[in-house]
Amino acid sequence: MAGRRPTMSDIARRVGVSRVAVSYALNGRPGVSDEVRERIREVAEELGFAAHKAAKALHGAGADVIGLTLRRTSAALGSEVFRRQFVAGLQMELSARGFGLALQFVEGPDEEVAIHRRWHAERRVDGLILCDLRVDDPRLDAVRELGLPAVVAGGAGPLPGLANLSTDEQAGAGKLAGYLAALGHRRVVRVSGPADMAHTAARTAALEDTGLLDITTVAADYTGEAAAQATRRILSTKGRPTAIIYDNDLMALAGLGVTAEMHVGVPTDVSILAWEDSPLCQVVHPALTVLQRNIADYGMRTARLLFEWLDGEQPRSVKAGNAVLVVRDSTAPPR
Amino acid sequence: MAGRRPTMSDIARRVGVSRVAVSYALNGRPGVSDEVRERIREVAEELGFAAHKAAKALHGAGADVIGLTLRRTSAALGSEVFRRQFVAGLQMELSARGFGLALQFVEGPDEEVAIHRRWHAERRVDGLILCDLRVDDPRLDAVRELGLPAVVAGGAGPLPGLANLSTDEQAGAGKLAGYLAALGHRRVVRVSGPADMAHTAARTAALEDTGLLDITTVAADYTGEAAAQATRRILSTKGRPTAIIYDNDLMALAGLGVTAEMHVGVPTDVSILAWEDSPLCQVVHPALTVLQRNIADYGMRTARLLFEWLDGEQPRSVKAGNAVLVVRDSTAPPR
DNA sequence: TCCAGGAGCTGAAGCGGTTACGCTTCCATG
DNA sequence: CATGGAAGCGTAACCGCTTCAGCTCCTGGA
Repeated sequence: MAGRRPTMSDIARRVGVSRVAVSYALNGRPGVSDEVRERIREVAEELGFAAHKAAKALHGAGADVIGLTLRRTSAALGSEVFRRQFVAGLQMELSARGFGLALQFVEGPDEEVAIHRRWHAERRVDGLILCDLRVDDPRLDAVRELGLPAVVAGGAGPLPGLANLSTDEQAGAGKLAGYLAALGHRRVVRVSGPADMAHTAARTAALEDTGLLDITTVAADYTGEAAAQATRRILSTKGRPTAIIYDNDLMALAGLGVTAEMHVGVPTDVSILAWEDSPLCQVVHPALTVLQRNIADYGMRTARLLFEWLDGEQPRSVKAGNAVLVVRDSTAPPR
Repeated sequence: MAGRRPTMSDIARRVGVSRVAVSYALNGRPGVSDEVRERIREVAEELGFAAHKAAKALHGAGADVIGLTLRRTSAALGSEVFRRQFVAGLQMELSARGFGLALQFVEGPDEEVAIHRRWHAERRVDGLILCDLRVDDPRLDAVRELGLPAVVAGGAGPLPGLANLSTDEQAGAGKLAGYLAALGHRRVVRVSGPADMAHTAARTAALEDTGLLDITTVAADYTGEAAAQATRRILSTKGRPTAIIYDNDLMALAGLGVTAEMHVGVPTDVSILAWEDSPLCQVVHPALTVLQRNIADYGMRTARLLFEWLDGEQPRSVKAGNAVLVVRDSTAPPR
């Protein structure tokens, strides 16, 4: 069915030169006169020619693909908005360079490492993006061992031998805590993501470091369900907090649902904040005060870090700190 | 940095046979004795060998990759939950067969077609998944012309020359309309997705065909913002409806936000339904009545249709109709 | 006028696999 | 005991492209 696709030989025959001339011409290398080059380009265009990726790859050309593995866990449902925008940002950079993205969902870290290994062995990818860093993540050593360029999106600090785009959680925590403290809040509970995620730990530490609030952290798992349960408990305690910070938008929205269910006024009885924005945070009632960052930009910067490395530079560790506090209707001074 | 990866020649040398024997052994073909085969397997394992994809692809082996292009449009934000689960389902089937997924975000249909063309020319993919079908979608003819196996996820009916997994919108519309009619509703407004999407049109027709309700359709674009505006208008009219159906979860949630903002009781003053479920629909207050379907399964079936085709069978058109009405707290008889 | 040198091109080799085919062995069969 | 055929292996060719080492002109400086 699929008509045979043209090869360089076809072009060579049509133009009346050797395959080599075609190769040189199409790759913009010297060794062909301008007129022949032009002629070859025309014919290539006319035939809809595109070089067979595999044949190029045989000469160490690289697959022009970068790999991304994402966990399928239910908890990951909570970071959909982040993921989508992150991947979209990645994509923009990748496609600008003609790179493809190989995406695979995995169950756990072992499977993830196995996939990386296979991708590498089969030369399917030129580099990797690592997301959702855990504390003591086994993937780091595995990927170092493979020697495959990889950039870690997230995490707390420089990672030797890898590129890294970490988030400036101190800055974010400062804005959040500063704002709440200025409003007069003191007793605050934070419903966090899984405790074993690197940036959960980083946020906890960053919040404590501000010293502005009396913060208790309750670990959830990014799902609405867990956040709802946690919120019910929090709102039922005697000395309940005057504000709750949720580590992502989904949990904050679930928490807001619980306040409605329990007839707790927002922001009159309790203030609610989300440590990540999403379109939904604006359309619920009351609209949520959030710490917003440019996620697509985050993805783009991640891709650029990888390209730098592929282009021969040393892997770098960079900090992204563009989060901004967007005050909406879910926060107010405590009673 | 990346240590040279072993080739078949390396194995052959170690074992003391020819490269061909290695090829036969590793591919499970006859022509090698069991002991030699075993020995080769051992060495391959020991060396961490995996055949170079590109080299195989040179022999028409196929890239073992299928391509998926998704629109980046803001409206698409509304189908995140669907997309994620769909892609996850796809993935499960793909990885079970050792296939990779090439994902690319695009701006519009032209870019999409261009990417398909390039992927095909470079032999990067063995097949395509087409999502978000429009009425008179230009991608259909383009992909037919390429002769690249493609399955369309969504759409209204059989598409000659392509595989297709369509949704049984009649069944869904029947359940939705039947339930509302049974409750005693008559005047209903539906806030739909973009009018030029094939399944929006299919739903509109399906709802009308039931003849059970007096339905008005207001086209939005899947975003919360548009849905909120539409809802404000709907709730402000004199003879306002007793129920509103939203074409996806995000719009329904936005609509719910507006009812809170306008102090319209749900479900006392108006019933709200979402034509797609998501975790959030359960955690908001009141929890939303939805038409739920197994999206991951939908993705899996899509992949299977493609594999059937790749395996030499004729492309098929199948209808998926497993939607189930989940009644929660946002619906009640009209006053 | 001669020859060095570069521009413009080609042939051959090779990337890492696969496939077609041909050559030994060895065993069962008549 | 001759013979046919399958099992088991190797050789050669090839997939589509790149790269290297020539080869042939043509130009221009001494």
